[in-house]
Amino acid sequence: MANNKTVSEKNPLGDLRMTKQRKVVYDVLVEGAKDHPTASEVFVRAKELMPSISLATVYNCLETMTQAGVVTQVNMDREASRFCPNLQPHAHFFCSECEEIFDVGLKEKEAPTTPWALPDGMEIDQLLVNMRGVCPKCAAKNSNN
Amino acid sequence: MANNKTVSEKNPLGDLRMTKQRKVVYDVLVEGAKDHPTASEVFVRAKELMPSISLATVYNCLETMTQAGVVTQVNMDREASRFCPNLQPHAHFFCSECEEIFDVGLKEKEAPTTPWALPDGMEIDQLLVNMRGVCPKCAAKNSNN
DNA sequence: TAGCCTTTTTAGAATAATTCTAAGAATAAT
DNA sequence: ATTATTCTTAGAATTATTCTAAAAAGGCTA
Repeated sequence: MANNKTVSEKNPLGDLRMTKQRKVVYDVLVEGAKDHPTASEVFVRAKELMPSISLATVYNCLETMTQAGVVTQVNMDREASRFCPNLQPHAHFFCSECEEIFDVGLKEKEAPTTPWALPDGMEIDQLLVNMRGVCPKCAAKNSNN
Repeated sequence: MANNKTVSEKNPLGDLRMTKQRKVVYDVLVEGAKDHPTASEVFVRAKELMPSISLATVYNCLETMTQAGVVTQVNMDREASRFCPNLQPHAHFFCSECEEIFDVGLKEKEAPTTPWALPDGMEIDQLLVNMRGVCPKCAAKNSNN
């Protein structure tokens, strides 16, 4: 893909306005970069920075940013969506014990579709990988007991 | 008293009863093996075979069978869960144009985790892959226009 | 077979995340 | 400045799913 230094270089939302509310929501996400909050959790944190913000706005902002490709929406089962500002291609791992979500990156030189037998002509726009299991920390804790 | 074959040999639900309702729900799924119906869609089809069946029962049956590992629950974004009786490891592909869901199998000798840089000690119990894009049929249709 | 216990089904109420609505506020365009 | 567009907001509405409590079905033992 060619160099696309456009408006997006200045404003990660491209044509969309970077409003105060959107900034707050984005800041909340970046701040807690590792912890994948739900919309309601974002709402609680955003209220600390801007008490007047509403839940609907948080939903709007998250949706806008997801569309704009600035944040990623993580859906595990049918639980509340979670959001993260990690733009690198990555999978999400949910630990069944500590119930935390971890990002898992790609190995060097690997494409996420590698193992899959894609039919000829199938065009992939998006690939979403959710894993579930026990994280290293919890696994270690278990074997110590 | 002692049966020479284990229950699970006869009954894919193991210890759980294969009730009339469960049979109907399972049959509906196997029949439409390729089309990944939602619970409501299963309900509509099940009613044709057993008019007295209730939606709650369909949900119960689907849950039971998912637990038993006889069917797979497919969650795309936050849309209604879909169900399929394909037990082979496979990914799900959603075509943004015809809005159908396709199963995508693994290449020979590939593991679904291959491309991912899993931290040492991380135990994977389940891996879920959802793709989104344009299916070969729709892609072909587009280039003909 | 009767009696008892557990599992399953059922209709309808309840829940919870998300989206919608409509009006007002903020920003941009003319 | 005026107008047009985009955003925000509170609260209502939606929707898939789960819960509840009672009735029915199925299995087990005597």
